Amino acid sequence: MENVRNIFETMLTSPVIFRNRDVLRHSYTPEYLPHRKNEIEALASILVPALKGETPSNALIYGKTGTGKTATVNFVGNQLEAISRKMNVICFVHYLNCELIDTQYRVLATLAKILGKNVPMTGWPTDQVYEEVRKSIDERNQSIIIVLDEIDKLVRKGDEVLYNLSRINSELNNARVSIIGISNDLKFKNFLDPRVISSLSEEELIFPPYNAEQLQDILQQRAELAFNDDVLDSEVIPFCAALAAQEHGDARKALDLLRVSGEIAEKENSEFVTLEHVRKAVKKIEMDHILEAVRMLPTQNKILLFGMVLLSEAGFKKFTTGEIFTVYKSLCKRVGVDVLTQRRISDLISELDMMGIINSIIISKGRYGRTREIKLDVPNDPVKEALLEDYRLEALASAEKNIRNVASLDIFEYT
DNA sequence: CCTCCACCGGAAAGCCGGGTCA
DNA sequence: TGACCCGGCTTTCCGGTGGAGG
Repeated sequence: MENVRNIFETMLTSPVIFRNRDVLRHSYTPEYLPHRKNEIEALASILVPALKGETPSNALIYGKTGTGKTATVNFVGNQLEAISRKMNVICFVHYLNCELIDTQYRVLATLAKILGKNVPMTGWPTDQVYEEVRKSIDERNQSIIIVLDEIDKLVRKGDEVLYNLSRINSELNNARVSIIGISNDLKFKNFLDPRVISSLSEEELIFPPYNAEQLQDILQQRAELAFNDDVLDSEVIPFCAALAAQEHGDARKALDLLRVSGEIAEKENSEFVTLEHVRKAVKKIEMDHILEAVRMLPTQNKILLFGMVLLSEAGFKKFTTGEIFTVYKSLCKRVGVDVLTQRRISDLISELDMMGIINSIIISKGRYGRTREIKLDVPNDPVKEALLEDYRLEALASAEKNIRNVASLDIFEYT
């Protein structure tokens, strides 16, 4: 009977690490934000005029990733909307992420949609959409706060939207609009028209990175909600906090680390999350980043890297520019792709080196010349798998054996 | 001590897709 | 619409070089 147990039953009865893992995700806004009291108060005091029927100043918020900018704005925004309902004041906070909504038209169309207007996501003249937005905002006496997250992404494609939005108030009779821009790039103002800068940055807030202690508090708070009681080893949180503090005090990274550690413990059917799990999580996250980077590589770089994986699989711990170049050439022919010059490949090798995928040093073999000595810095199998996901490299999956012979021949001739 | 290998890496120019402006 | 420009990628050309072998 044991072996016919429902598979889900088995999984559900194994030790449970998480109570609610979503608490550790980026999208979650906690009920209170540790160590952001000053920032919350500053932002609230900027926005409080909205409740009195006045226009709040526009504001710009700066800070590196994972310093709680978005969470703070969401938090204050929610509180503002809540209190406005109680006070019978009409006040809305609308959040737009400019990474996804990155053109003037999309911003306006999305705003129109939020405001209940039916505007197609493409097709209308921009000023008509703007007019639509303006009208629907001005329909009643209300305060609208527009949050533009990652505003620097928007600015890259021209600052017209910002210019239009920042002067919208002068065309409104009943309503009031203010804009809050969030950016992790301090220099993004350089791309802006001075008039836009002065109107947009009436107020500025800077979010400093968290230190290890503060990160620890944040993790502690979330861990209580995310994990079941007593499943975390006592050193786990301080360790995660310390690791993340080393890397610019990024709370997002710290939370990722904690979540992945928990997931690894869960997968191993462990009752507890230990330091060992955290160490594995560090490796896993690192590996995931590298694989992601590999997937994003241009085709030429992929072929080159594939050649390196083959050499490495064939037992060559290290190899030279010339060797990898001959392998690369034959791979190109197999795939039907133009062969780049050795000069160019030399640069591509440097790029892979910078990314930390390979390790290359320049050595001199005296009589036998001066070259780079290259070794792969990552495990073969996962990288190879990631490379073969690219349909353009399809031909290489089966050609492997042939290539290996070619490679061996050339290299044996050499040494 | 000199040679000479096998490549390094800077400079400059060509090519190409995309965007701008009159 | 065509002339023009821009930036990224690539090629061409070439002077430079650490050290094993002679």
